[in-house]
Amino acid sequence: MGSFPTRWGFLFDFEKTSCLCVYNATHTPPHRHLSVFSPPYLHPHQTLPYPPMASSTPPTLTTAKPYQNHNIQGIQNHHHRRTPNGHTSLHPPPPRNPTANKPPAPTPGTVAAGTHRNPNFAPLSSSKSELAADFSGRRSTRFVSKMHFGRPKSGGSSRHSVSAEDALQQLIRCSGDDRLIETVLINFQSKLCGSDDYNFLLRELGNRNEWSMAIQCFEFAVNRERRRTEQGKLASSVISVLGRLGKVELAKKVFETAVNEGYGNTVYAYSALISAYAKSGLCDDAIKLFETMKLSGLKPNLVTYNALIDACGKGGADFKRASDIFDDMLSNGFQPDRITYNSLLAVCSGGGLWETAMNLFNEMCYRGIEPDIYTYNTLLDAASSGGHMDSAFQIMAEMTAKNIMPNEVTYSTVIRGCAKLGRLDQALSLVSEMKYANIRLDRVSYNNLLAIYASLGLFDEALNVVKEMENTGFRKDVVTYNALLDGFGKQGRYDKVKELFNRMKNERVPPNLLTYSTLISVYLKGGLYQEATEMYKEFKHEGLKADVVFYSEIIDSLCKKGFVESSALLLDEMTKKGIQPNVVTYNSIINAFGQSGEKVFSNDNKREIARLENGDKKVNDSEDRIIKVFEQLASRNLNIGEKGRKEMICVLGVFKKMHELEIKPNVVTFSAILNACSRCSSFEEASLLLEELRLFDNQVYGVAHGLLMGHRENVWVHALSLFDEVKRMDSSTASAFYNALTDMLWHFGQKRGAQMVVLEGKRRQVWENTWSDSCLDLHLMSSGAARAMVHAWLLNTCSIVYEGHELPGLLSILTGWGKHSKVVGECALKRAIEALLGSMGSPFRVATSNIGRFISPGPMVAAWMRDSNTPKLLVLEDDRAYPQTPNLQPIIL
DNA sequence: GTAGGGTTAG
Repeated sequence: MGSFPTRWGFLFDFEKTSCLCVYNATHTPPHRHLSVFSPPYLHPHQTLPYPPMASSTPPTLTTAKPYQNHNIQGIQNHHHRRTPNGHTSLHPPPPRNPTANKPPAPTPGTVAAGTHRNPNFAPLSSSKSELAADFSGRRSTRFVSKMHFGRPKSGGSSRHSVSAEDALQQLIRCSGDDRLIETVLINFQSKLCGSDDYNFLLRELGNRNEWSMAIQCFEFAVNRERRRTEQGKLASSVISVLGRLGKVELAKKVFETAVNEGYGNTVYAYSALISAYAKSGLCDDAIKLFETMKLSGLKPNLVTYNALIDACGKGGADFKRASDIFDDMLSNGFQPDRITYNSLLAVCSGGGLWETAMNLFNEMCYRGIEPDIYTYNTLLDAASSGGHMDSAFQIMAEMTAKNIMPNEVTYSTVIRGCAKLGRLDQALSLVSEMKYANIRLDRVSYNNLLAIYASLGLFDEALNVVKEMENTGFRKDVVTYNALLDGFGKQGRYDKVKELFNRMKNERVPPNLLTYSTLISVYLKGGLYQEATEMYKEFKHEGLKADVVFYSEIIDSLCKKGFVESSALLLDEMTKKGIQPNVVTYNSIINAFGQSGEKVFSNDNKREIARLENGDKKVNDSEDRIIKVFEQLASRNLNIGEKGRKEMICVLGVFKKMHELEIKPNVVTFSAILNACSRCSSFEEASLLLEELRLFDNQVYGVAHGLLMGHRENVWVHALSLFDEVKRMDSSTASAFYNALTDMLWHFGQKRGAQMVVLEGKRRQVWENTWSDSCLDLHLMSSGAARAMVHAWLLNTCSIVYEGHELPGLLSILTGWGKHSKVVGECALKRAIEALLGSMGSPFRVATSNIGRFISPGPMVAAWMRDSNTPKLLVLEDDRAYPQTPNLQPIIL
């Protein structure tokens, strides 16, 4: 391995960029473990045992059948009862119900009258995980920005008087004039009957976003009310209104006043504020308030518990937290109702826990709680966002059969799921189906649809949707514009971007944080540094506040242009401003090291950084670092030349930093790191990198390392259990995992290992409909996975020929045109497969009708297979095997 | 007290 050059320490000043790196290379690291860090729990010369630390034995599968009474037909294709974290349930399956499709009557002592969960159900959360849910790449960080405001509240069985309605009409006409409002309230004072009328007023004002008037109305009413309980009702009512409108601070103030004045200490007021916290995603505050409530001697009711579980879902809490609340609720003698389950399902959907969602759904039916449209839509969201579209369609069919008719929410959920998987045709046919069923597209559906077109660069189609949307009576909003700006920007249509942005302002649609972060990143990636600077200045001028996504997007753009040092400065700055980087931020940086290494360390960049840093000492903190970085970029003609390849030290440093900050690496980190491995200058360097990473996560990196080293026998059992864990996550996480692993193995010549991995992926249906006798579909695979798969498929074809069977008339291999490829036919995958097929002398040729497809007549393939050289070409071998054993039997397909 | 949409990493 030799010694590491000390220059990285000063090229990249890790001490100063406190968030990024730790390596201060003033000494030569020892040989075995890079001394980038000292793991607290392992001696530098100690090696890890291959049984990964996290799991000493692979999980054994039980033969327990899924619960059969109320499962949606077919959606439970997982034949093992497992917890969200993959533990096989030790419980026996629930008893079969003789009356199929009808919930059994709850039996005393088992379910309804019990105070604990039915032991027949899989425990829904487990204490120890094999592979934490954090590993999933689809877990979003959007909880910080996704709010749940403005959903109108319906009247229900309101007991308000006619006068209250009159008062409402008059009040609305006085909007903005406090004195007039006061006059109206005084005029109506004698006609309004107590809290029923005032609650009606508060609710309706809330539905019209008149929160300020609602507060005024509340104060008016509460001051004229002597009865504590009535005052309490008014308080809960206005807290709920404010919470629904996202005015959580005001809600809190009302609550505190109410408590101080002696009428707020009720379970209703507490529940209302918990719900207000929920809608703002403030799960921790909600739980804290719940504890305070219990301490003050108040007993929570079902609504309180439900609101608290809802807070978990909206606040992005782990399922475990929600499940603990649920258990607490059961042990306090409350029976969950439909809303409890709907809220729990929402937690699963947010956390990407599809199997848990299914278990809950079945549990709910078992308890005799009939699912409603919310239940189904939430369940659909869990399925769709995890990429389980086949299940989603089955759920839709099921709900229709139960006469719970899909609505616009149902459709937009499923359409989005299809679009995410790139199934455009399916998404569009759902839109037709929706129209055929007379379900009108609403604002969300339209924005959804145009975003699909815009993201694919199909601008005519996107603009047509905009037209239709406007004809239906919906004006373009900020979501519409952001989608269009993003779409045009990603295609480099800067003229169009500028035009749209101007039109947006002319139409008085105020740009928001997302608009600016989209524009800045578009311009940065296009090298339009001047425009990026202008946008940033405008963003500041508007008084908008940057958040973690805003910074992450800029950091990623800088990384993509090779300015890792500049991005490190911003990483530092955001932390100082109290904005914590997240896994996405760090993944961007790791990715920068995994890409073409030439840009990462350049003399130019080094000088640029030195200037930036020196400059920094002279300016005070109020100077904006983003502007400084952007202006530096704009003013210079960059010439990136010198390359450095010791990025792996930095990768380790970044990884360690994530560990310190308790930012859990996920599948994208894994993929970025394996990419970086493939860019290491040698096999030894790559294996060292992985070996170091085993100290942090032996389950994942232990398997990657072991397979790279060719320690097949020792590692394979752990690999298989890891594959099972990964498959349990959403489909894109699974495919990303397999793609990254096989690419790295292929790169280092562990081709047979790569093939074994890819076949395990196929067995677990990671890539849907990959393989038939006549067709191999590679379009979701990385080039390593695809090449390994081509070998396997051709071997299979070979065995068909040698067994004396006839091949189909035409065989084809689909590569697609590349998911992100802008130029048709130019994608890397297609080229890699073309080269592979060519090198083997295969008869496959690019189809004239579809350049993403290679075809060959069956007889020609058969003839090629009969050539004595062909089978040998198809069998893959590893460059390395430890211990040095001959290759195992050829893979049996 | 419950459902769907726009931003970041591969």
